[in-house]
Amino acid sequence: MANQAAGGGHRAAPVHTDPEEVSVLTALSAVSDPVRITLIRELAGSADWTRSCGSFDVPVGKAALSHHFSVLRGAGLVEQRDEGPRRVNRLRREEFEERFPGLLDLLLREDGAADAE
Amino acid sequence: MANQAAGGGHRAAPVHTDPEEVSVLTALSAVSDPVRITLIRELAGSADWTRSCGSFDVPVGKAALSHHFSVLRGAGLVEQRDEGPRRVNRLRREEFEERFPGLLDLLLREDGAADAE
DNA sequence: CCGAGTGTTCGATGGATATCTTACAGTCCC
DNA sequence: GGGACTGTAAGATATCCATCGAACACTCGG
Repeated sequence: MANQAAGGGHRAAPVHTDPEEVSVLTALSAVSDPVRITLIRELAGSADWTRSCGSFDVPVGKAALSHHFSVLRGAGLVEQRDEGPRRVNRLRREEFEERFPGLLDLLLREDGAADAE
Repeated sequence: MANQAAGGGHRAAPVHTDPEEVSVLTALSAVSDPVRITLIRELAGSADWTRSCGSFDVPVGKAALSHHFSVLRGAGLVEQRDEGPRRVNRLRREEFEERFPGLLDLLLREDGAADAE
């Protein structure tokens, strides 16, 4: 009875945003973060629905991680589904590609300049 | 005698960064700002070397504007040249496009979702 | 039912950065 | 030379946002 009140608990079904209604600024901001870039890359290297949130190799705690996934959902980049006690992910490749052509490729194709070298 | 010391003065020739040595993260960060997006769009709508820094319609003071141009230079997006008392700009379309294919188009093509509407 | 495992929410903190104000350095024109 | 104009530099402030710690919610297996 009456969930969603105080505290937390993750069974409220993740809120998703369709890439179609995401602004360029939102998309770019979502993608301008080292941790999130890593998440996207690892996600791209795995089959859909095979990676739970905790399975990523990033140097942040659960709370921050949860936040990052929330941002990714809000940008229409990631879809989540509850599977037993864990939340599994899927990169919305095609949908996102259609809304922001080439953007995902940029992130995945990375090769050059490492920032400060 | 001896310029570049304290204070300011803008005749030290702007420092440019080649798009080729810009990291994806730097590029994306540079482009994740409303003011800078506006600058890029206005710049794209004008011929090369026809726009001085002060000629853009953005709601910030000179100092902030100067900062934004510095960021854009650092991302290899804009080239500047001193022309008399003013500093004129040019969007490095092709160079940037080659390093980050599609990114510029994304910014210019903007049509959909306005963020908060 | 209890404990381990997973992930979310809240509140607080810290760091990055966008902004302003003030001061300064050039260029041009009278 | 003096002034108007353009832009940069430096310092202070403000705001945003990534992060953490703790508390909680939910699932699953004994």
